[in-house]
Amino acid sequence: MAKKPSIPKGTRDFSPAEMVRRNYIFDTIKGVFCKYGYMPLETPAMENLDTLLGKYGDEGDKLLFKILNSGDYLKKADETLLANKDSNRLTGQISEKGLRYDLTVPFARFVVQHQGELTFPFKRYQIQPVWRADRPQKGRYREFFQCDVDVVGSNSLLNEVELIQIVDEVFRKLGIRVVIKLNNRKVLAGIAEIIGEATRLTDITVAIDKLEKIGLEKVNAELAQKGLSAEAIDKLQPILSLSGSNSQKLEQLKEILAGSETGQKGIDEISEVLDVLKELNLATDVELDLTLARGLNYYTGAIFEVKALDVEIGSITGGGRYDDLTGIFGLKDVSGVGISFGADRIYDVMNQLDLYPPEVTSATQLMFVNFGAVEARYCLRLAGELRQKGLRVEVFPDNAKLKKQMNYAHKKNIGFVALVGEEEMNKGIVTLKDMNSGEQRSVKPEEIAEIIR
RNA sequence: GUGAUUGUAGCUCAGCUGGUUAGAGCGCCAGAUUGUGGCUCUGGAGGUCGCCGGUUCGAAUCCGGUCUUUCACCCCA
Repeated sequence: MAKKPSIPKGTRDFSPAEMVRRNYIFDTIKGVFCKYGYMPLETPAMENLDTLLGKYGDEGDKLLFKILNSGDYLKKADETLLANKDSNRLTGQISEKGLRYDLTVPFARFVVQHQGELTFPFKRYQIQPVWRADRPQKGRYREFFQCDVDVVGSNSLLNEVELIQIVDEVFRKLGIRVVIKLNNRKVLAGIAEIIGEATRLTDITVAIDKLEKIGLEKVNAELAQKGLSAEAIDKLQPILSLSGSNSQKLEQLKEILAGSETGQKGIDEISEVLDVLKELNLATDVELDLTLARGLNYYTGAIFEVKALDVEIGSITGGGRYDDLTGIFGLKDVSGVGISFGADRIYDVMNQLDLYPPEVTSATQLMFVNFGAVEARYCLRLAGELRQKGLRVEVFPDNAKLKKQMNYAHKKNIGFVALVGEEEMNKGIVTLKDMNSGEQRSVKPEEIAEIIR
């Protein structure tokens, strides 16, 4: 056998059967975005490297896929760097483009670049693949789809509320039971302040974000290892173990963070969002979770995450507010808030729970058997008429053995097969076979649509 | 980037401490059944055992490298 063709590590093909399911998810999500006034946006798969570099931290820079310059790209490279095999510094000379790492930074770039043409608040959604040179593992790929919805140019907390409504509606439509976890970076900053480690906010958030996964002991160990004082870790304990209803948690927090202005601001924001939500009768529970931190450093206010209740898979949607995302591209004071639906994980959840409505997976409704050139032309006309009535119809292209044609219909899960040979043509009828029951009968062409529907 | 793990027919996998011609199930093709799929039976095609090198009289089997799969860590969706 010849060498088997393959695809790069961490990438996937999507078969027709998978695509109809994925499209169902995307269409459902798009439909909801649309209802709230968000418009579609697409940006190029590749961006200039300087747009991408430095936006995701050192770790992120390493995970960027870089694109080699065209032509004789080594010609311009520095001899010394080449001789020393200094890949890091050489990269800048032989590559100036990279594949996008997420949709948020290209979006920020777009907003800055087109600020004159946009009307604010600007609401867009974007569903496109992104690439990361990570090592693939369970549920993690090198090419995967993000499904972002953001609004920039408005500080109102109503945007946070709206995004939560969208989450609620999307998952209700898809039939996935979820819980929305809510927190606020200002609260986390307040906590860091109160325990006397204001400058260690990132280390603290990264560590407590793991609480659910690795447990309190290990989180404390990690905090100690990062250099937090025992006293600070001690002060943190009651906060990590806060329990009760949202309002009970908020009450306790208010006391704990009494000394922190930022912290108070965060509490106010959370309270307001929860307050407005109360009147909206969401199907989904919104839970204040102080251990929700999310790694991304650019979040400054609300942060949220959505977890499936019936499947162990981690978060399937997440996001937050970022006050200065466009600042890195020179546009100050444009606040935004957005969330990203994890399409691949949602797909996994949908599959595991088998939540697709039956019409999603059905394709062709009726197939005409091909008995030869003359019969096929006759069938083509009938098929055309049925398609006009909105039926999904195909005519088998080859005059193959009937067994093969029937088998094709069977494998493709086609509901009905029409047999039209010389005899049927002369009589002006078709023999219609129901592939599920095996029954067949002679009917007039104009009756077909009625029977199949 | 670190540490493991996997690779044998289209697919899922057997193949012992190295020893003739590498097997099974499913799928595929053909026939039983010339205008009838699914079920059954019969027959057939299909593999330089991921790739490169080494050890050996002899390698799917042992060793090294490389790619790939899966998993954990880091980080993240």
